Amino acid sequence: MNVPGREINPHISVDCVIFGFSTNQLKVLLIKRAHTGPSGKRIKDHKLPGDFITINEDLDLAASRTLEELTGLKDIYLQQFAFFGRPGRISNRVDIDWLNATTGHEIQRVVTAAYYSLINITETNSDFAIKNNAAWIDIQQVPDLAFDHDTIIANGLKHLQKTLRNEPIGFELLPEKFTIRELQSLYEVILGCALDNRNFRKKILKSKYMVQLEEKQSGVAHKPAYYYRFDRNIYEKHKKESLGFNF
Amino acid sequence: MNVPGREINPHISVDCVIFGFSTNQLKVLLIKRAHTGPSGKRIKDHKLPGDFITINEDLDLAASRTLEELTGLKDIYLQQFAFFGRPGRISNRVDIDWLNATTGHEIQRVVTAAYYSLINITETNSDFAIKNNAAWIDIQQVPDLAFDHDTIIANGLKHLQKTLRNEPIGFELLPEKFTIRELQSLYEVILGCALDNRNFRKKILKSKYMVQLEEKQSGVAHKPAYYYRFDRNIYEKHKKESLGFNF
DNA sequence: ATAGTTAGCGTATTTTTTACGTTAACTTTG
DNA sequence: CAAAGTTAACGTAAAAAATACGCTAACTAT
Repeated sequence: MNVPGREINPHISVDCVIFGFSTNQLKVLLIKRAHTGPSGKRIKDHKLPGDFITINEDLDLAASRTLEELTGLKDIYLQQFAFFGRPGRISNRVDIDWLNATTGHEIQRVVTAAYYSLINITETNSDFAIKNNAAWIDIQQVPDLAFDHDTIIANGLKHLQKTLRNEPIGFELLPEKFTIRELQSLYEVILGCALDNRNFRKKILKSKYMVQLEEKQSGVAHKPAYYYRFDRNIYEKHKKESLGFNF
Repeated sequence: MNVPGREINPHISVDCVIFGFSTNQLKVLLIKRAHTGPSGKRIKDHKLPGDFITINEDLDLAASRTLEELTGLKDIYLQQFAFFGRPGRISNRVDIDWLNATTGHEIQRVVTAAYYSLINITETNSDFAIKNNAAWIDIQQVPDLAFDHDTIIANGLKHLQKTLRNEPIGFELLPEKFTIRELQSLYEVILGCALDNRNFRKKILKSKYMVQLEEKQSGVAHKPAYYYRFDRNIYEKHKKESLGFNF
């Protein structure tokens, strides 16, 4: 922010709801905001990763830049899902002070483009995020956030749920190889309901894009499961536009 | 535009893809743009209805204002679906001249929030639109448009198609009372495929929210069809979150 | 009267979803 | 080292939904 030679457009920002899945929990990556306001009042809370766009920067690019600066990751699933532009969304004194201090501009109204991202948490990118003052927080335990970021997260989650029902995006949250049970848990956690493991398996394996690997789990206190990987090429080939409609 | 006392925010605009359905065709409402540039060059083309937001105006409000100014209609189905902010999207000399002339500002980069709207075309609102220099144009025959408005329409259509498969929004494009055949034609035109009339009828009537009226068609050269209406209350009561996922 | 058209009901078949039962293969516990 | 606990993986039967058609009814135009 306020990097010389990188002039910002103070009217438009991007915010990223970055989802991760770890220890059977859906998590979001939040930035810890610590700042002392002009009144001497100390702010210590969280906000979504985001930034003003720079002059001549594409919105999608600004979002993936934010993501990369925070996690070191490129080419990650990233989707715009809504924009937030309520005139009053930046009305809190604390938020205004913080913006003015961190950007060096007199910030007034800001319209933000919201993206959500799905990443597979690894030690590497997690360390990277922690160094950048960010933390993975359980979706169930998100504290009050700066600006209207609570609303943005809630909205992003809805979009994630909807997309998860209709497109194979769950894999983005898992490592390259994963078990069917892990995938099922991910669905259960995100959709917020229990699924029958036998029917889930049937349904997921009916699609051809789940490729069974030779490797099995080991060291688990039960019958070890085979690992699978998601084959995007097979998916792209077989996907058919369902002409049906459901409502 | 440039109305005194209504100061615009020259960085952010809204654009509306307004869909209508008439004579078995999906149509969009486009504004005829006629203007003589500083070079004396004459512009005569089309653009989407849209406007800069004013200072302190909510985006949704700006969109519904645009819609109302153009059609006289309030409380119409209106959904944000994407934003467009490519730095180069306003690069055409003609577009820049036109913006500067009509707004009285030196317009540079503009990020636009795109909405799509579904309206039931009537004589009243159609006349209203024509007086405002707008025209209903077949979606198949949309000419080259100003700015990146072609892209915005194409994108809006995709969103409409997707939503039409999953939510009962087709009714928004039809009058209060309509026949099942009209509804089917609407689906066929928007989704771009033929549907079996017997199965369509079965599927649509299985839902309880289609209320059959006593009135029939008259003056048609075939067995007259009953009129139906869509009951939103019944729909809201019966809708169930399908927990299934399809991909 | 007849031909042409869409409305509206029905039936048979296939596919998908749902609800469970059961054995297999591993670790942990006593 | 046997027994208990856990999840994997395969199956089956029934219900529900989607698909592919056949057919008669009711109107207008010729």
